Amino acid sequence: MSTATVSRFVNRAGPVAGPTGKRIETAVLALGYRPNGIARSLVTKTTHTIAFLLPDITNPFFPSLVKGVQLLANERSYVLLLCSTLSDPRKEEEYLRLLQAKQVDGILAVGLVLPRSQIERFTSAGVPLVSLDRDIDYPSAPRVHVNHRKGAQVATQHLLALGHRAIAHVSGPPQLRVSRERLAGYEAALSAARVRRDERLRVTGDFSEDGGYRGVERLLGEAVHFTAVFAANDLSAIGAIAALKAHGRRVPEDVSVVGFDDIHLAAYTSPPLTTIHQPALEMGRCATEILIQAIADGQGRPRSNDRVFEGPLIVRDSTSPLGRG
Amino acid sequence: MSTATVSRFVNRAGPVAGPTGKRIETAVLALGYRPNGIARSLVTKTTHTIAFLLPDITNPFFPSLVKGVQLLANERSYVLLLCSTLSDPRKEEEYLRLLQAKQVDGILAVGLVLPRSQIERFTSAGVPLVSLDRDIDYPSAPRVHVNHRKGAQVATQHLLALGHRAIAHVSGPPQLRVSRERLAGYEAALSAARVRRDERLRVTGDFSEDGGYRGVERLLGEAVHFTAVFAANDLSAIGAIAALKAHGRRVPEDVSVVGFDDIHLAAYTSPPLTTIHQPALEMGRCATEILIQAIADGQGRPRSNDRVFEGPLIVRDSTSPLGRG
DNA sequence: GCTAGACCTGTAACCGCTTACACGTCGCGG
DNA sequence: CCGCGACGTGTAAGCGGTTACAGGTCTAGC
Repeated sequence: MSTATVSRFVNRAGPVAGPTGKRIETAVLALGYRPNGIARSLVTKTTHTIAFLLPDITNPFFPSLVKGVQLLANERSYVLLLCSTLSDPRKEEEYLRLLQAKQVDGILAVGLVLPRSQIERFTSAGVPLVSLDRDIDYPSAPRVHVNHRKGAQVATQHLLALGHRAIAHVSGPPQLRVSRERLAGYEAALSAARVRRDERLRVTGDFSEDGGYRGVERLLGEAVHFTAVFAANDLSAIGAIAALKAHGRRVPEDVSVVGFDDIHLAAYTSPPLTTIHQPALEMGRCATEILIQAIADGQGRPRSNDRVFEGPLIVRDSTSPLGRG
Repeated sequence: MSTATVSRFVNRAGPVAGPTGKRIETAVLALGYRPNGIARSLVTKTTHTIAFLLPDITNPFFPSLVKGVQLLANERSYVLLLCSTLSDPRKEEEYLRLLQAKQVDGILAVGLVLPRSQIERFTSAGVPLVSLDRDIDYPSAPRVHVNHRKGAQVATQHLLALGHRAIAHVSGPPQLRVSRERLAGYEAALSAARVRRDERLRVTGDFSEDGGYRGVERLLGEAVHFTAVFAANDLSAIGAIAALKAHGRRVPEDVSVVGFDDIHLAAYTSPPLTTIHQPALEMGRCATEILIQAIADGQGRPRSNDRVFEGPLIVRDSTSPLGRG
């Protein structure tokens, strides 16, 4: 019973006769033998590990993404390394270095801020990379995300259809492409409806409740009239609603609010939030599928099959026709 | 310039003369050399990796825990393997097997459902294990968690102090120890205040919004009188509030609600939620600190230094004195 | 009965690193 | 001037697997 035979047996690689197999089995049981994956990885040059880089797991949209990723990863018996970058380029680089050392098989990333040249230094080592939800500065990576622009447009159209004309927008961080795309969708809808654009109705937030809260307070403070707000994400929307209520405005009677993401809690806010649904689980699965495919294909450069999801509008109770208040 | 010298240089282990160091440095840069952590791990028998097993990353309380863990882990240059068990014992076992193969240095777990004997089979391989937030069936693992019983008691006392006597409780899954402890705290507070216990006021939820929603609906349907509800966690509380509103009850004017956890969004619900704060970040850090210490100590059996945090009451707007409605 | 080939199994090299140890060089004190 | 220790560096043996290849046994075909 040589190590070679045992190896063949446990990996079902190469022929092993019945009786020998039995003997190995009993020995394995008796000794509590567990193959050492590290040693195996050293020779196979594959760790069955993928890394997921994201800004901050605390943003309630991301855990759903993670869950989707994990579901598929586990089906394929991959394991997930979670890396919170806090959008700090130094941390990102540190992580990439670490991941390379750990020989991860592939990388999933939402919104790296690192410049292309830096990213390339790592992908050139042959590790496939796919971007999820937010863009990264590395065009040849496949992307999977919703159509941010279209979603924002649909959200805004919903408000327009309800008769609103004075529609404010609390944006995300301006440096993020998503923010700009959602803003663009908002503006596209407005101009399609021939609503004159009013810079005072655009406040910049940061995708946080607090950002939404302060954004609406600013709006309120400037005494600019508005009957609806499209927030760039649900967190902002929730903050916006809190601010509106704190200042005596009723939602949706006085002002309608729509968000973006459809985080799990959106259905349970008061009022339940009208929002654009992002199919986070499926997106996570999809990105992982593409990544694992790229790993199997071998060459670090995955064929760039982007995948863009539609973000349907979910109408709940935070929006109502203009003037119903 | 032998491999040995290079190894000594990059690990700062053993003496390397200045000029040699310089030569190595330039060579490293020129070749883009990155040490292979797998090979290193094979000989050092340490991977600088810890695993975090939790039921479901989608529960908004857990990401904060994860963040705390990750913060400290990164400071100590450990890396985090995330494992969602969905509270499925088969998945848990599969994961443990996998983690053993991957030679993780330590394991953090919140609420394994696996029986002790199974857990032991893995820890006996010398991998330290610490339990976080929820108990596991493995007494010798250090635990870090809040005082669930005390927190629940404080929450209930708050309602009592506001004059409430008919206080309902939406519990968590009965099979979880946390649920039972929070329930015990609730009952302790009631009996200390000489409030007669009423079984009809206790409904069992499952720590989800939906559980809270249905729990309150059941309460409402049975036409049992209550003026306050203590929900076993914030998610339940949010569901409870949604149900109350859906049935025309105002919060807090008609019924007060208090939760448990103080998830980030608790401050932004309508009304903002009165709740027991769990210092998730610190708890995560603390557990990780203990785990890494145990890893450093070498023997798989960490000295069992449990750490229990206090969960202070955060009073917001979901509770008000009885009869103010 | 002999041999080709199928079928198992063992031998040994190797994955890329760490590390005990051997070795050579040097400076110093006696 | 010699010997010794300190200091740098190289050699080589693993770490625990995988896998190419060699070899041994057995069956079947001639």
